[in-house]
Amino acid sequence: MSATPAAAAQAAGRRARTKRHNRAAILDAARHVFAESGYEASSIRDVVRRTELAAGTFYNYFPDKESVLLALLEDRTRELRGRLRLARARARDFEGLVGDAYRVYFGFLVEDPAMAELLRRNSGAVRAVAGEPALAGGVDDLLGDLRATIASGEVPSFDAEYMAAAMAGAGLEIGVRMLTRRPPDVEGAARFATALFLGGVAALSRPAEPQPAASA
Amino acid sequence: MSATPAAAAQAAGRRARTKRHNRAAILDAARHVFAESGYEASSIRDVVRRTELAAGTFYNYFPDKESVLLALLEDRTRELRGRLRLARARARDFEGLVGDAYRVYFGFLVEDPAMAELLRRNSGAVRAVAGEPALAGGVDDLLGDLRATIASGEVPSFDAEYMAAAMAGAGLEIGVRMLTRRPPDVEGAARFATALFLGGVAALSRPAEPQPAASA
DNA sequence: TGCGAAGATGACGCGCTCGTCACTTTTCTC
DNA sequence: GAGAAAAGTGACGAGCGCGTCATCTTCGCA
Repeated sequence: MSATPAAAAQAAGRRARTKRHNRAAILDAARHVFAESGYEASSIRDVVRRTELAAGTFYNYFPDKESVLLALLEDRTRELRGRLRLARARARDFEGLVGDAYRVYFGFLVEDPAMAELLRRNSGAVRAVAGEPALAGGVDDLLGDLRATIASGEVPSFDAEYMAAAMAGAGLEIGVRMLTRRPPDVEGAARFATALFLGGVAALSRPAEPQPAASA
Repeated sequence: MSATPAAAAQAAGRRARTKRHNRAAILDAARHVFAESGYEASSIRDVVRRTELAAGTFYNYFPDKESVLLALLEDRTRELRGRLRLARARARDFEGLVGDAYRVYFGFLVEDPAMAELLRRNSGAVRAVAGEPALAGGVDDLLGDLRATIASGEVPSFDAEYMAAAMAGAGLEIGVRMLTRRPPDVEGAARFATALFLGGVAALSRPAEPQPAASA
């Protein structure tokens, strides 16, 4: 009975299975520890202690703490970026693009609050380790979309870099506030952010009023 | 000649003068160390080493590392909040309010890039130590202003908490991008942010969709 | 069933920071 | 100028995390 194909397939490579399991256990422990105590304040030992493993075993999987954070971000943001890509492909216009992106992003935060907390608490470390892109899970993609949208003529020109920064920064903060509300209202937060930035884009394209004071 | 009133006043209390000087030296060193290496990764020793002082002397001025960060934030944000208050009092309408606030804020970042870097790198630690308010130097004031403006009827209702979060988050990120440009264009960044949010407010008040009711 | 290899274990030595404290130097007061 | 108080100094012991490594356990395979 130990030889059914399914059991064989699952058991196949007990070594490999344990390896996968241990790696996942370390990542899971790290996610919670980093979220609770902060990345910098957490030691490798803190992570290992949340695990059935011994200290030395950690080094069979990761060379240092930074690698764990990096792997964590890669694992978790791969799906987020995938979903964002999907939403982007589906969007028919700029409004749909922005709205779906925020919906996906806020939904992701609600699904994995530990990850959200980790991002919030350790945005500095995340930036340092992964560079800007990973922070909100695809700010660079966003910037590309904005530039493409401008180039297509659907929307008049504006400073795409500032806009991407504003959308990412506002998204992060709005997301934090959203998570404190019971229940977290993904749709409401997404609508708020979308209306805000669509209106903002419209206003920025309406150059109109020369500013009074200033240098001129 | 050692007895002119000015000289006397300045020299008066050599003890007190050294005390002020040492405290300032510690704070200045901490500002740079925290900005360069990150708050969590920096040790008290790292700060002291940037100083002419001995390790033990530190404890005559601050009980621990956290107190230094707190004092640093208080010292530096006192003036920022003062300036923001001034701008707020001067502003005749909502547009002026938002615009001046961003001008003051971005100007502050340009004046003290080390502080800006510190805020950027250690926003998590700053939040933990000082709570939300100090992050952008008065987000709570901003929230109060938004609520007051809504109450005055100058602007239709919107979710003030989300709006304050969005303005703060976007401001932080736009500020970061602004500092990377040569030369940093305070006025341009302020105009961008102002137009963005004025347009956003207008769009949010022009709701096709029902807004989630803000509870009073 | 038994052997060789992959992997797990946890104690060890090192380096670093912490907060303290006995001692020295500087400043204030009379 | 002398004595006292205040402030500065840096060495010290305790504690902790790091990465390693000799040893033991488990797995894979014949």
